[in-house]
Amino acid sequence: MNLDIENPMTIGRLARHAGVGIDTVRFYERRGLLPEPARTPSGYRLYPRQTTVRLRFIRRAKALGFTLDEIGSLLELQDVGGQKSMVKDLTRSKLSQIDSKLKDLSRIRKVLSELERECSGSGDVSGCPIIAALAFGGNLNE
Amino acid sequence: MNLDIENPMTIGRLARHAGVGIDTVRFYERRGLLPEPARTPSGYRLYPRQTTVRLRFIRRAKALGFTLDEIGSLLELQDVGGQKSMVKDLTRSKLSQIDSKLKDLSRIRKVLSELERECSGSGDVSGCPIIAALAFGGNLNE
DNA sequence: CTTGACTCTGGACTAGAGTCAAGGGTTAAT
DNA sequence: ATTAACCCTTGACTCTAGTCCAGAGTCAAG
Repeated sequence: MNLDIENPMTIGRLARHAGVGIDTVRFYERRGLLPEPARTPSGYRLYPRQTTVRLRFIRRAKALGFTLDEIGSLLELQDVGGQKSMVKDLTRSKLSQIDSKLKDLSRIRKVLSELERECSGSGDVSGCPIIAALAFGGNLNE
Repeated sequence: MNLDIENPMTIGRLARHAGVGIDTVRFYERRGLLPEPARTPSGYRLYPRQTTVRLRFIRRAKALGFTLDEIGSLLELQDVGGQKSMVKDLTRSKLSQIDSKLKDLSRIRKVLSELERECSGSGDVSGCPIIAALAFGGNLNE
């Protein structure tokens, strides 16, 4: 155990293991998502194995739509042992953002697919219902 | 008729009428979405009334998710009398972008709402299923 | 001992759609 | 004649999440 200390990785290996770019790792460090790692005498960063877990955490959170700032909060809650309620609140607010995006997109989809259906697709653009809708408004409720 | 020529507007009035910012109008001009307008002897831009229609076109197209580049194409099709098929194609590709976004968001929504449901929301963060899912993967299929 | 792969820093650049500021000229009303 | 409200240009800045580069130092293998 404690491979962390006995088996540290340089930044390139870490990045490969976690599936991110080297620059991304350094960027996350600057952003405060990763703690400043130990260094070799010559200045190379040395990461404990644990760090891949943290990087994957970030990747997964990003895949769920959290911004890096939000991920920073989640990580901090994890690090300092925050309250579950904080995590849940963040999740709820992300859910409601997603719901509102879903609503927007569905509305747009409806309008657009209706217009698409109405457009014959042949002949020149005069009388094209899509162009007409854009030019003169109407059914697209903004 | 031909109020266009008889009753031109300065940029501020145009912007107010169309519901956009002055800088936005100039920005659209640079982007080629608006033709370069006539000028007064002192250099003020003078817009035909028609331009508000064009600006609203842009606003509506943006509201439907078209990028400025795409809007540029739509406007050009309108201007030079392109083919309906081109407009329809653009609309279809936008629709499929929207569909794929909807799919992504729905998947995310499912994962997130499940996690949210599973989290008791009380006590400290240890054992929080949301944090656990992020840290150790599992049900979130990337 | 040299070569190639790796790492370091600092800073610049990307996309997208604007927004703002500086420093000046113009117009309309008082 | 002055003031307020316009307008002009150029260029820089915003946000997000990186990505890329130059120039230099380091490490391991042959």
